Amino acid sequence: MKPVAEQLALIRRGVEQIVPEDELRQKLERSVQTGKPLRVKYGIDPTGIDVHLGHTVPLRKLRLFQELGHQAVLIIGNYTALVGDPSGRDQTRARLTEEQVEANARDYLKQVSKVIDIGKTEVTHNGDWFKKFAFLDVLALTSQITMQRMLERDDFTKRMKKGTPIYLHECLYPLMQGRDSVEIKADIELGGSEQLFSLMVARDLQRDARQEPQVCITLPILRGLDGERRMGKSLGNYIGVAEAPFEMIAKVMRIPDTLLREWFELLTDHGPDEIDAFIDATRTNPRNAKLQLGKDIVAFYHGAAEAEGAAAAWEQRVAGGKDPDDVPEAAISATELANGKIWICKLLVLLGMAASNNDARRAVEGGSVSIGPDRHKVTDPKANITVDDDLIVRMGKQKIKRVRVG
RNA sequence: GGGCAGGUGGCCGAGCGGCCAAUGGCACCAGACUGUAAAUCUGGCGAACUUCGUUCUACGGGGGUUCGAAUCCCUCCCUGCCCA
Repeated sequence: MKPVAEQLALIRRGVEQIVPEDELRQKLERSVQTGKPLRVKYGIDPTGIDVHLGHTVPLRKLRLFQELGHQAVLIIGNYTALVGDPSGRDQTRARLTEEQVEANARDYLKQVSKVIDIGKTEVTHNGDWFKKFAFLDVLALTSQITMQRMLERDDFTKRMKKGTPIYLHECLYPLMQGRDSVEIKADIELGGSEQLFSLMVARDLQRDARQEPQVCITLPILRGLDGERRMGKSLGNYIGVAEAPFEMIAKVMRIPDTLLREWFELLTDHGPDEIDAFIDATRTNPRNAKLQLGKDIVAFYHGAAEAEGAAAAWEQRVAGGKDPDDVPEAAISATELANGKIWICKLLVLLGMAASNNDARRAVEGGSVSIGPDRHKVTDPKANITVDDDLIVRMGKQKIKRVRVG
């Protein structure tokens, strides 16, 4: 096991808060002395199915703990998911059924294993204990916290002010999460920065159960592609861990410059000095730093070779403005043609590039459609164009097809 | 349980009997400019239809008044505030 100072330095990297930090040091010291790994808890609610880079921030920290020889404990919140975490929310989450939660949980594990070593992870469902919870247990749990403390929370305060509803069951969430820590005897719990309240509740519950309280480590909330709001599925500003290399890199290249450092810190293993070097060396053209970032991220999920390939493809297609080597083909029937010609809108629909004639019409009028090797722009929505085999049709910057007349 | 205020397009928010598919802002898509960054400008943005037009579907749900309703009436559901 690495010396305490070294472990601490790595743990501190890119975290928001460690409370209390001296307790973390003590725990680490004891762990080094006794050789006993710390139990590091991270809980997820299987409410959606797309794990994105935002989720990987705490997951990567969990992975670090694994690398340092500690025991990762992943809690699948199949019961807490039934409640819905109010943290950082300005409205109540929709509740899910048990079946949905189960299906999501399986899917989650698969995706999460791209980041952490799932084989060395203790995976527990909190339904295991909450299923057996009797009403008396609920009373005991809820009597450990006051209404005042609950309402103190920033997110609840905001909702009170705005007049959006806060349901009683939402107040149960932090208590349940805290109870999880008691059940698994957590030494450390990781969470997003908006989770601090819930993480702290666990300390009280643990004390009450005569356990040593956990240390809470919060991680920054990753901002999404827009550079403003948190990365989230519903905001449509995310990169999923299951996405293809080219998609990933194309999205990374599109983030605002102001996001560069933050993403480097939270999504790659580079140390602060290295990151400075990347950003400095490429100051005149932050594009290159972004490309580095993109390659790092793709390499993490798809391997170094794929990362290089994706970067090269991006250079060619996007920066170079050339068509990719492998333009996807789409066949259309010769019977659709009249004298070798076809209405442009119909063609776009047949190629699957537009959802409807209307959609196609709008694209054409908007000037985003071009055809052929010389990128001839089609702007007349009534145009009938001559179609040959191998004709290349482009719509916007992403959609491109090679026509096969069959 | 009582009183009051509300529920409008992805969100915020106007409209309060016909000129409303519904002002405006944000978000989003596309184009120009760039480093597919930012900023800026332009166009689009309920749906379908070869569209200077036509036809559907929409203003919490249902019903009604009217030639005509997002706008008026009834009823139900939902939310907030105040009182109990």
